[in-house]
Amino acid sequence: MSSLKVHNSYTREKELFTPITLGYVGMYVCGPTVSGESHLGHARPFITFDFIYRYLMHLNYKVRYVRNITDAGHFEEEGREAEDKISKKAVIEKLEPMELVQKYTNLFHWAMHQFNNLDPSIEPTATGHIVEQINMINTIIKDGYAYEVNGSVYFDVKKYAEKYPYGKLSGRVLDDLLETTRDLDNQDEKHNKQDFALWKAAPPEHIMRWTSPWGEGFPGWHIECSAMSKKYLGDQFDIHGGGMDLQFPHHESEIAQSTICNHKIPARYWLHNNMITINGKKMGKSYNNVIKLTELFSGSHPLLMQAYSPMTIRFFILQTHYRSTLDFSNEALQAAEKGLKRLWEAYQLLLKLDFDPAKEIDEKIEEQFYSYCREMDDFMNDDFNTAKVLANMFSLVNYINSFKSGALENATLSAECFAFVKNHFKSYVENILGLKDESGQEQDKLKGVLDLLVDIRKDARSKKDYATSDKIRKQLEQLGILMKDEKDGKVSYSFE
RNA sequence: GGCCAUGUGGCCGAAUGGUUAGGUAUAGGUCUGCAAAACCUUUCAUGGAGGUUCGAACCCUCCCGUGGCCUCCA
Repeated sequence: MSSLKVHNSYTREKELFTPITLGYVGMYVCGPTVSGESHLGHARPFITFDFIYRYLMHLNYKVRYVRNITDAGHFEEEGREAEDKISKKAVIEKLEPMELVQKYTNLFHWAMHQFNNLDPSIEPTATGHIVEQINMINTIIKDGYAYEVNGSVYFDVKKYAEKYPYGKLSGRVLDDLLETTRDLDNQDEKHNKQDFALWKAAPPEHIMRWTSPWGEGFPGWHIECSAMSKKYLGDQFDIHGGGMDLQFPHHESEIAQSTICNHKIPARYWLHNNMITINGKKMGKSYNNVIKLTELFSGSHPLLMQAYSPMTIRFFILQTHYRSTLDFSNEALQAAEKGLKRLWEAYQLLLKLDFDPAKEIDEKIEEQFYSYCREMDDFMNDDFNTAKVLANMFSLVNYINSFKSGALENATLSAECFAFVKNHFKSYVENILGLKDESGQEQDKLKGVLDLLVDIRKDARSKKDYATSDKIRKQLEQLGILMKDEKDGKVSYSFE
């Protein structure tokens, strides 16, 4: 079997993955800023790093997955004044800042569970780690790579770049940055334009504030990730993940801060997922083109022709490689919805299939099953190519369905092969890709009622009373229950 | 303006030198009282122009288009 290779943004190459400690993986992923509701764009990194987390565990690594909650506001420098994102919104909604943070944190957790994302091992909050951040800033100041001005502390990028490769991750050249950095407010405090804030002095109206050696203020955006990853994963850990848009300045700054504090680059492998676009444009708050997750699940958004379930979204994301952009459209999501349904129903059928002594074992097909399954491991090992994994699954879906009715009706597989394939499918569909049954409502009582209706309909049909049989089927269809007459005279139903 | 990506069928997307995956859609067929599902078959693509090569979606050059980052951003 092949070994896991991952595309490392830091080197821009696909590299063999070797953890620092044999058998253990430390992974840090930038989490949400809980100042608002999550949207479709946010779903991508969390689903991406969820299947990466799941696959690493599948490879028997013991993984510590740390994903932060950014609940301390950062400045919003769109207009004139630097304002705290969270405190500003809190005034609007007349809520306590932490009340707002709690609300959106809860909503975020709810959405993550809808997507069947596993909880991270640790989910630290920025506000819970102010002390660690202050300590880290102190270390950087002592080492001479940061300076204080009017109660704010800035990182000296120019000095850092003399000794370290600043810009390597994001492909920046410092001189270019000097020329292209725009004029922003409060820039006059900085020695150089490309310096970034470690700590910001809080203006009087700022609600979220903490006492620090430099006066009352709040932490800069980048320092929280450095402080929390160090605390829970150590000076250097294996994987740092996040969206591509975080490469610069966020991750570049993290590298600079941590390198000064810990004398080494914080993570060995930097993984970045690409964006979800809508009409070719990145979905983002600043573009005013976001579709919130709650809107997506309920279909209540002018751009949506219908509601899309969390698993449809998950499948949609899995169908493309995580480093490619993914364009949203109703057409694309409807295609994903149908594809997922076919995959899931074939998977359920597979679980019911077994070696049939009355039929002949088809060795050629058996070999196909084995090779398609084994290939899936190679695909995942090749930088998590879930798109190819799914392609193989659909090749097997055809075979599986053909056992029921079609070319393979008179064929069977050995008991060993069936066991292997069932096990493999279960492991991939449920454990690695993280898909789950959404029909859910198939409770026993409902099942009993449906069986009764199937019975009544059968009687009607035997009497050629098609008016009654069609009435039953039609009305059930309106309720979202499809009744299907099988070739062998049996009747099956599925939920839309 | 700088840096970096990218352009594959109706739509969403795999694939980095050797029969252009897969999903969905379209068309026809099998099955069926009809329908659905399923299966089989089928139509449709590598932005443009050169170059390298026996051979290019893939490598090189130029052009055109789009996007991302440079500022909060998944």
